[in-house]
Amino acid sequence: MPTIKDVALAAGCSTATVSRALANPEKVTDATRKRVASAIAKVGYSPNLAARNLRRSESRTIVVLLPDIANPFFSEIIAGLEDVAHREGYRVLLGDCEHDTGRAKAYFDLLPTNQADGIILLTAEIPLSLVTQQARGSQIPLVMACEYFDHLALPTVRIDNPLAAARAIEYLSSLGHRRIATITGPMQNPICIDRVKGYQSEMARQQLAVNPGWIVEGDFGFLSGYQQGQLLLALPPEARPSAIFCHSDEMAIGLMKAARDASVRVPEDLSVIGFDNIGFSEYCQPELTTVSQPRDEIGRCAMRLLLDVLRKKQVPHQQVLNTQLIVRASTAQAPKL
Amino acid sequence: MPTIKDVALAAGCSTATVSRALANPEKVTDATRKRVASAIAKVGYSPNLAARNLRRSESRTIVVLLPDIANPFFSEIIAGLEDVAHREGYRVLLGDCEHDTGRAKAYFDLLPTNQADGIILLTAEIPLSLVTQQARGSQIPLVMACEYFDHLALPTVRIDNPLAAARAIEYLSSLGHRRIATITGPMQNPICIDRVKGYQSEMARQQLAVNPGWIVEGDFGFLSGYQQGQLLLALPPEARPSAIFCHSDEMAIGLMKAARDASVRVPEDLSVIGFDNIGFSEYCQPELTTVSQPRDEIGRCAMRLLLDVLRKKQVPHQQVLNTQLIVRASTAQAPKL
DNA sequence: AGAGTTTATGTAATGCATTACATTCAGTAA
DNA sequence: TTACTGAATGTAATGCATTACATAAACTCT
Repeated sequence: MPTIKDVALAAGCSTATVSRALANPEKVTDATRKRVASAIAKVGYSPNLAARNLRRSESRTIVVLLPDIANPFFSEIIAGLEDVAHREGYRVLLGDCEHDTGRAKAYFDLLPTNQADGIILLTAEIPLSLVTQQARGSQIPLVMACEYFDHLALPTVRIDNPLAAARAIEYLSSLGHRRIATITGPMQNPICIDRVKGYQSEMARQQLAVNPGWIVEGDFGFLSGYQQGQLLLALPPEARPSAIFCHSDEMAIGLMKAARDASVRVPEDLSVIGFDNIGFSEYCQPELTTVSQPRDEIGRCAMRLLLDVLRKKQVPHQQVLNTQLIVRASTAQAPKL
Repeated sequence: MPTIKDVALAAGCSTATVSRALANPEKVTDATRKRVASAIAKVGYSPNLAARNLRRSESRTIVVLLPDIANPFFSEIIAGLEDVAHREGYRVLLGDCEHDTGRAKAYFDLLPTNQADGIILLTAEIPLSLVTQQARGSQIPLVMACEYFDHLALPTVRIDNPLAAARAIEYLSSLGHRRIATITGPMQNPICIDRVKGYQSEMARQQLAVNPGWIVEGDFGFLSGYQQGQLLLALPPEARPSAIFCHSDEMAIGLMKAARDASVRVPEDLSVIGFDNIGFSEYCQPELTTVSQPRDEIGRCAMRLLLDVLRKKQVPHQQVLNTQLIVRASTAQAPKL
């Protein structure tokens, strides 16, 4: 592999000039710039990034930490993230923590050694100490998306979870549903707490009673939706919900399977709303009514925010994006009775 | 950030000794090793990898190139890959080429500059020139998984596609189906050609005629399954297939939606087989009969193979893993005429 | 005891790009 | 013409870990 020296030799100048021609083109003559350019082409040079990174103390690599690559919810966010990153000359290192604390720490450890310049957190399921510890010392470039930590004022991109939940409930209420349950995500996630709050406040606003048994916790996955669905559908008739709002599409789809197994018709007997609008939600039976998040835009915003932080721009701390209720076939007028 | 010098100072030895204590512990005394270890703990040292990489001309980073992160088929492969990589001290850089040639090239360019040590290709949708060009010069560490290139003898991990397809057809035939169609993936992929070959040869073996209109090309996605499904279901009754074998679960699910829309019952009127056994296939309606690939194991094998290549071990060129037909509810006895 | 090994450690060169500082030269003002 | 400014380029130090080579010390064998 040719080095900058070979280029300097071929261009008849010093390595410093070559370096400048590349990094600060305005600092060299037009003539030299051209000579350097053709020399680069001639010897087939491309800079050794390890050396550059060593010198500049940066890596142009952004770590994106997520709980589970397998979850299709994240894929579009990642696509958005990556697109912005590539445009700006950054690389994205995807870190799947698999709900495993050790992994997350390993990724955080990349920062002080300049193997990564910043972190985007798509999960709150990491030890808070990792974040606070870092934040205490020097301000590390850290941006959260989707999730957030309550007490920490980190730059964050997110949706208005209470509002999104409230809208879903409002819609169900408008269809005449009075017994509305919810299958939440893991309740250690602030966003799930928010959605439950939105659920509760809207239920109150609609003057609907909430049976404590109507709030059940899942883990966003198919199976938990199926299992919790079975529980809800097994409630005695007077307590059995006629509509269920799920914190993820996967759980909603699991729930619909539980309904089929229990011969409960969706949407005639049971209305179901999901969350996320994953590709699948259009292809399940019935097609799923769901709360859509601008996933691509969430990814783009998060990356832009992080790059702003890296460039020490003044950044707004919270960015809230809009959700949209997509009405499909899994919701209908509440059954009479 | 403390450097190796600080450690040397704290341990009362030279930087060379510290370096050796870390890289070749057997070359230093027990006593020194302990002194170094406690010095490292004391100053909170962790090596600057940019410097190490520069010196060693390696990056301990493996690029994994795939056509589309959003496709859940890859997620489990990636999980397997990553697990092996992490265990062996390597990092995984995921490269989504999004069917975009330029991106792939950018990732290949990481190799000569020591930003990546090797590449695992999960897609054949890249310009072949990238591969051959590299292969010509120096043997670059490149392993393929799932996909492969015909004429190139690259180390590859894959399944027996003709056999898997033949088994699916054999099963449909055993259910009495005589008019069996197939929705393929993009036909520039050798694996799709293989599956079609398996389909054709098994049809012949079962003495079943193949209507040329029964082989239609999709792109692995939901929508193409839906659209091609509509076409197949619109065939005149005597040419209309009673069973369809799809090259992906997504297409099979799209197809089932097309069937619903056309009031064709699955499996009573139409049997459907998918490919991949994605998580969703258990939750769709009806549950999907599908060909399962050992995705986790494919990922693990591919990474192990690549690491073997990096370590210059003699490696077997082709590794073929087994598939399994998972029978669920989307297939049934062929309808009586 | 003397010569030859072996083992442990230190010294200094190395990998490559960047950049502070030094130098050169052309151009401007007095 | 002299002194000075600014632009363009060169020289060399720098970032940090690794490792070839050198040295020192301990040990073996005759």
